[in-house]
Amino acid sequence: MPEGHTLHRLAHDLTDAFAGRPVRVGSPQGRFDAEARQLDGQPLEGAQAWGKQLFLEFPGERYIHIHLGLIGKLQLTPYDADGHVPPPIGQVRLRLVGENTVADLRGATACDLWTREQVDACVARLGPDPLREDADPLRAWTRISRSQRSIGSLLMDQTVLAGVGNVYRAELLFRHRVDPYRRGDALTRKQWLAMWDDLVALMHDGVATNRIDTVRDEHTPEAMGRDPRVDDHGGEVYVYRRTGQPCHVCGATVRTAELDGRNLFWCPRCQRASRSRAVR
DNA sequence: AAAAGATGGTGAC
DNA sequence: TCACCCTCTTTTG
Repeated sequence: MPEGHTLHRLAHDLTDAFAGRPVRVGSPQGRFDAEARQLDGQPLEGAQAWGKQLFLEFPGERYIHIHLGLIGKLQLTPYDADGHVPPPIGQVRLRLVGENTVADLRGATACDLWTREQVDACVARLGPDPLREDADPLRAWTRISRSQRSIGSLLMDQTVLAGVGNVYRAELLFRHRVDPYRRGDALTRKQWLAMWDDLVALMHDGVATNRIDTVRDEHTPEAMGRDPRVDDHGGEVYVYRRTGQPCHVCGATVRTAELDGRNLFWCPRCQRASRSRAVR
């Protein structure tokens, strides 16, 4: 689940469920126990996301920093106010118990107690986040337009752009008919700004629906009379994890290749390389 | 039943 | 470039 939209959604849901009231903070698994004790019983002041980083603010400028990584999950479960709190299942690194909601963190790459300075330093390293109002797309453009690296690689670099993951990368490039191997410095400013605007809209949609849907109206299963996607992601997409299947737009076979240790997906016809401007 | 793989990132080499 | 983190689902045997 965890691309930027997931973390912004969690920040919103955590604020709704816990902010302004005392929270029981614990670590059933034990790995976050010493830190949890320091915060137990204090009110959550709020939760915020920056790219894929999540920060839970407690009094005294103390922050729980969470990064879900590839497999981490932060699950919110409502429970009856008069009922009992459900027992933790599996390895729960962090558990927040509020008036009517339990939040369990499992499998995260990072769960740390940070100071304001640590939070600021982390945020300073991140590129603009399309889900933040004050984000400046030109900051990302400065990096992209000066880079000989492929745009496929740049989009996943969190210091260039914060919050995009493997699904949004593949889908954004498809929607703009850009070859993933096109060099950053071969993109036009106009192209990039169009991609940014699209990303802002797509990711806001992702926060609202808690999934990633990227197909335009004319390419939905209903519009095309095709079967809806069935897997654990659920979202309707053009190329992500559709290797070997026909492109929804042109029918060419969707391709995959490894890039920076991650799987890249694209349509070789819709996203045709623009001659010598690609790096492979 | 066991293995592989996944929406991510770090740190060692 | 690779091992690792650590969970859960899907695929393979």
